[in-house]
Amino acid sequence: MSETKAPRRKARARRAGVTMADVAAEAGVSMQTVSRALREPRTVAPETLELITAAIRKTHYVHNLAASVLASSRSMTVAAIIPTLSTSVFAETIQSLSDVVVAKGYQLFVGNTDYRLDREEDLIRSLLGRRPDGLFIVGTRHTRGAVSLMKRAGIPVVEGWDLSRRPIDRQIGFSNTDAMDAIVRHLAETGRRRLVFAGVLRAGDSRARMRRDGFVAASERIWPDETPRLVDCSDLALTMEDGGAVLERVEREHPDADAIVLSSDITAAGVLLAAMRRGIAVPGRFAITGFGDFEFARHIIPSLTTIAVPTRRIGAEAGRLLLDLMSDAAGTRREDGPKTIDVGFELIVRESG
Amino acid sequence: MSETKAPRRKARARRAGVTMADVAAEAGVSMQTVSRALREPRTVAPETLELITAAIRKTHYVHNLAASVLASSRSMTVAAIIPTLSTSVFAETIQSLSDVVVAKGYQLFVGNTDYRLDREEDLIRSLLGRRPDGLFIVGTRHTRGAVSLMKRAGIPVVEGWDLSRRPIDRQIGFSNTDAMDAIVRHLAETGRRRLVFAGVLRAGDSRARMRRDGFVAASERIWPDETPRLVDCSDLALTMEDGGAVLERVEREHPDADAIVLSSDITAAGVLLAAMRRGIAVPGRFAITGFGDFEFARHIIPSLTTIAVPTRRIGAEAGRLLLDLMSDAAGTRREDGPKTIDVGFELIVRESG
DNA sequence: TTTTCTGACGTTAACGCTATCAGAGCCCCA
DNA sequence: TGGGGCTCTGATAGCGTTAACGTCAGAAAA
Repeated sequence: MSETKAPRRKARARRAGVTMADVAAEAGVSMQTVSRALREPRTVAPETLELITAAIRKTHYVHNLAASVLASSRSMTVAAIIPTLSTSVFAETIQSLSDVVVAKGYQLFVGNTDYRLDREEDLIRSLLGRRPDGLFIVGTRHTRGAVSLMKRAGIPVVEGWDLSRRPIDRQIGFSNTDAMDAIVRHLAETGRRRLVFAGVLRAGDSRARMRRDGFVAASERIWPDETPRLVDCSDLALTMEDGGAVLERVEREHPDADAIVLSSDITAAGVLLAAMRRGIAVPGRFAITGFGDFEFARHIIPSLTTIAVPTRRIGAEAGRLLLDLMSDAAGTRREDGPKTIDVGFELIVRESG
Repeated sequence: MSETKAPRRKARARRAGVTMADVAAEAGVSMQTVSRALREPRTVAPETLELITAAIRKTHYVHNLAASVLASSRSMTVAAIIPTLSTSVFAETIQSLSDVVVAKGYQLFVGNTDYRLDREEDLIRSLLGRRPDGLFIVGTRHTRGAVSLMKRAGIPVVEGWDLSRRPIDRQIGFSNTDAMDAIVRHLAETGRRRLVFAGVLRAGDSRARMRRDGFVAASERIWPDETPRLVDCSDLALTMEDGGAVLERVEREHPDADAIVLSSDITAAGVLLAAMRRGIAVPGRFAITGFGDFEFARHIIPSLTTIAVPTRRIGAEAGRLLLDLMSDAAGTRREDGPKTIDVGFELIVRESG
């Protein structure tokens, strides 16, 4: 046993250890052929493919995608950034996005900002570190650094939910302002005069703020002589529970109100149910409107007037858009196709107002 | 300009292009120092760190984690497998898991099976391809191949939500059977005699099936002479909408029923609200019970008797467990600590029964 | 028969980073 | 004053895969 002939032992700690080389040896082919069998099975002969498949089974090989990413500079990965998964609308958007891209072999990285703009930039940076082939992000308001990161990443970026004047790349969403305008108009048309906006506005939730702004703009247009009634609920949580507190504030600050406009179905349901519990007639005493058309909105008693938002469609369309853009060879990014897709919204008039 | 001295141009197409070498050159240090600055900032001198930070800013460098994974065989990634993100409970579990592991620098890969066991194995394989450092998976029922994959992966695996006799590695959850037993006992103690189980059972949802089994077992124990009343709702969707259909079936098939037991708050709320709409007294005519203690359960009128499940705690504990296990040097996996964490459940008695 | 083409596979050289070891400079204490 | 231990930095050798190109046999075309 000569020293020189001893197999070089790796000093480095190894994790599991079956590599493509092992599979290749087992199947009696080169690594490249194994690689081809994995990525383009049609380019290897059927018998060879069989050999390789058997070898993979026997060795329990699992393709190391990290190495694959490095060598091919394609990660087959899409990154998605949302405020939180806890809100069902975003979870649904992500689910739809996932359905679409997973069908084409992509995997999904999700990151959530918890509505904190300052976290977003770090999150984007660390997600981009994985070299995703595409990026989906909820919202169109970002820090300068975040925008710069996304623009320089060299991958398609789709912003969702909001619409802004200058999207980074593509955007898909609807106008929160217009939606609130539709609500206010509807209330005015059904005889309401003293509307109160009492939406819970979380710091960092620019969509909710746009709804408030939409409320103010519409109110000022319809009732130019009045100051729009706003109740500050920024200290409250976006829960049904806090709907009771919202109701109390409205009654205290605007005892003459005849409609309560919320920025989410959650709060709206909370207000509505609190009102029912306390024997306040809805829509007799107040009209109540929500936002989002959550599942319970049509079922609670009285059912909730609200804005239906195509959450799933946003995710699905974003996925399709990304697939489309990712399929183009890098550098050959087609600049055709609309920059903006407006998926619209729908005013759903129900019993509550 | 001699031919031999010309810099070797890469024939290969390059994506973006700023590498650590560029940063190192800009900062006038070696790549290794840049690497250290990124992963262990405390081990480089403050002035050097400053130089490197400036160089990173100037070059707009984004750390390539794919290469990092390959070189270090740590991906700083956790994979999570759930049935679907569309159900808020799983979204919440994932959110909590994410909160815990992201705080320690990990990123989350999510994959969903859509309640299809056959997809699970492929999903696991492709997620393992990313070489995650840990894996969280909802459920304890898996195919043989899936189990084999997870066992061979050489990483900590936490199964969540269910409890099984033989976990793959660690498990955290509660007994669905016991929870249903608690509901049946409660109904019996409050004078109900003719309970009907009408839960919507999706194929692949073993948890819902366990609840039905729990119902059957408890009923047979309490009323040994009777056949447990089951209404088949396997063709219905798990939506509030279909609660109306559930109610009709119960009334048709078991007109003498005095309690309707559901396997989800969603259906329960649907049944309850359909009953209210039709003027059927709850809990006068029927008691109605749900499962999950969703947000609306305590707010709808009448409020819903249900089982509270610590969704968030499951995610958070799973995250902590994974962090714990991942921090141990590979190979040095400690085998101490409990294999099973039972997070329990709570029967919440409200107005509906 | 020679040439061209095609399909199937192999060889080589990266991809961009980090583990490891080694070395340089510095301070401290016997 | 000479080590012994620090702290900080650099050179080297991979990590496991794939792109690009090369080879080679056999079919098709000339």
